[in-house]
Amino acid sequence: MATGRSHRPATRSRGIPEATVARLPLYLRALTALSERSVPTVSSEELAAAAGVNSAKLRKDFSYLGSYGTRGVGYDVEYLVYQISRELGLTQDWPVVIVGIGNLGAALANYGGFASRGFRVAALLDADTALAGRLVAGLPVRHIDELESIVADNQVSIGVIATPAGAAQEVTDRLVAAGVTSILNFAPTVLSVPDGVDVRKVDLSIELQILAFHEQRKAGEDDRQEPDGDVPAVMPA
Amino acid sequence: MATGRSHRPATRSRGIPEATVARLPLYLRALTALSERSVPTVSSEELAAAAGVNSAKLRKDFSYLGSYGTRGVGYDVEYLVYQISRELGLTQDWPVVIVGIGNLGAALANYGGFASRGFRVAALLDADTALAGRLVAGLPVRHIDELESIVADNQVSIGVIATPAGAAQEVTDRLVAAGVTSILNFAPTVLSVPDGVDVRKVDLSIELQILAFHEQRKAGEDDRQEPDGDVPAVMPA
DNA sequence: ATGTCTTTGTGAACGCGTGCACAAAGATGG
DNA sequence: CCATCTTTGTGCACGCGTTCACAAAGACAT
Ligand SMILES: NC(=O)c1ccc[n+]([C@@H]2O[C@H](COP(=O)([O-])OP(=O)(O)OC[C@H]3O[C@@H](n4cnc5c(N)ncnc54)[C@H](O)[C@@H]3O)[C@@H](O)[C@H]2O)c1
Ligand SMILES: NC(=O)c1ccc[n+]([C@@H]2O[C@H](COP(=O)([O-])OP(=O)(O)OC[C@H]3O[C@@H](n4cnc5c(N)ncnc54)[C@H](O)[C@@H]3O)[C@@H](O)[C@H]2O)c1
Repeated sequence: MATGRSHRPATRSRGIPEATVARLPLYLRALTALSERSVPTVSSEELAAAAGVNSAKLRKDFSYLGSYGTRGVGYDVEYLVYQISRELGLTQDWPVVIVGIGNLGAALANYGGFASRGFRVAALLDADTALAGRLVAGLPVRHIDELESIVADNQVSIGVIATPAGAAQEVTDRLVAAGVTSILNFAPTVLSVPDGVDVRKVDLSIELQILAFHEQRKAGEDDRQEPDGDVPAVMPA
Repeated sequence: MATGRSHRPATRSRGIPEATVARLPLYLRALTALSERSVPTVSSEELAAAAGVNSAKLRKDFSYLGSYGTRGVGYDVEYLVYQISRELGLTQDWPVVIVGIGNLGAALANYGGFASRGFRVAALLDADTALAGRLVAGLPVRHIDELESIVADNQVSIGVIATPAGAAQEVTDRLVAAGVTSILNFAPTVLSVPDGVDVRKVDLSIELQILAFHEQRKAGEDDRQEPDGDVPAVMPA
């Protein structure tokens, strides 16, 4: 920034593009790997390759955080790890509850990548009374009725939903009412939440269908023989 | 649209925006639910609400598929289900292999949403010989060395990776060499693949970090007290 | 100190995606 | 057959994200 460069960017943290935010964890992962190998500095070109993005995009992304690079040298790995961690809010602990401890919920509870980045599993919740008390990943499964008190006592602001789709909205409503303002949803449903609550979804089925679309296209490129006549008799009114 | 409308859109399937493709599964899910309730037609407004998108966006999305609606009435549910299914390539069967049958892999194998949409689990693969032969979701776990023959024999074109990050690239290379051209990656690593191979990733850790970013911002809105002085002595060279 | 060489930070152009707003299509009722 | 009313399909404008390309910053050697 040539014109009027201030020492403290202060309120620049506002206005980081969403697309950039989504890439910061990617950079952070690559930087952490470099850090573990004691690499002191890295160029935008190298880091971009490691993160699988365009180097100009990476530099622009970092420019939103401030001028943390040194021309002719690159970026200081440790410093950048710290800056990105701080920007993402990973320098503090985030208590998380997982609701629905079935196949997926149990796998999530066992996932090591949780704790590694400031996320702490505060509790595992399930409606099934037969599960109550059973240990999963070293934590006892608690009954869903304890949701409200657990969220309040642990100041949980992030909830993970791994219940069947039919229960997801109800669980969401309870989480939100209890004070949770961020939800990661694994159930294949659209959740409605009030303003101020963020929802992100992970949907295996959707990802596969997108892959299938492109796969079909690839197959169609070569042998262009449409199976025609397959069209059902139903036509739009 | 009005000018020269042909009966068979034929090669219009080319040129569907990626953003639209990503939403088609969402529409399909909502439509399937309507179909099960025997709802004959639905307006763009209603369907958009069910899918959680803007109605104009939905209409534009459908316009890429063709003119399947009736003005004044809406869309024929059954017909639209068929058209979207066909567009996504779900009218055919997609054999899929899952590699890495640990916590997550087992959960994926047990996932019902797999088979429900034309995806068939052709095999479960793992490097752990102790797992070989054990039944998971009714299927025996096969040893990773069978990968090549299984992919070839079943004409598998989609692979799901649920191994530790360290093994993901190696597994990818073997899958690609064997003929797989679409990969869904659950391991937290950037995969490199040759042109013509699609990779989509699902990364819990990234999703949580994005939520944490917004969560931190929300918290900062009210009590704006930056913990300053927290900055480490490390400065960029 | 000066020159060279590397690499950042960003201006600018472009393309994609989104959403408004409305004309036209077509159903429905008289 | 005509009028009215609903809802689609899309032209258009706008904003965001991506990428190129390059001036300038700064390291490093002499
Ligand atoms: N398993 C997967 O790989 C996978 C993949 C993608 C999506 N999903 C989705 O994730 C969700 C969970 O999948 P799963 O395979 O673990 O299912 P599951 O049936 O094994 O587990 C669901 C758990 O949720 C609990 N539950 C039900 N209603 C509840 C409620 N109201 N409150 C709290 N807990 C409740 C059940 O007791 C059960 O333990 C489903 O919506 C599924 O579609 C799963
Ligand atoms: N568990 C989760 O909820 C979760 C969430 C997000 C991401 N992930 C990621 O998914 C992956 C799997 O997680 P997990 O919890 O199931 O781990 P896990 O250790 O339980 O399972 C990994 C499995 O992969 C097998 N494996 C190792 N090397 C292999 C190879 N070269 N070829 C074939 N199989 C091999 C192992 O034998 C093991 O069975 C990890 O990369 C993890 O980071 C897991």
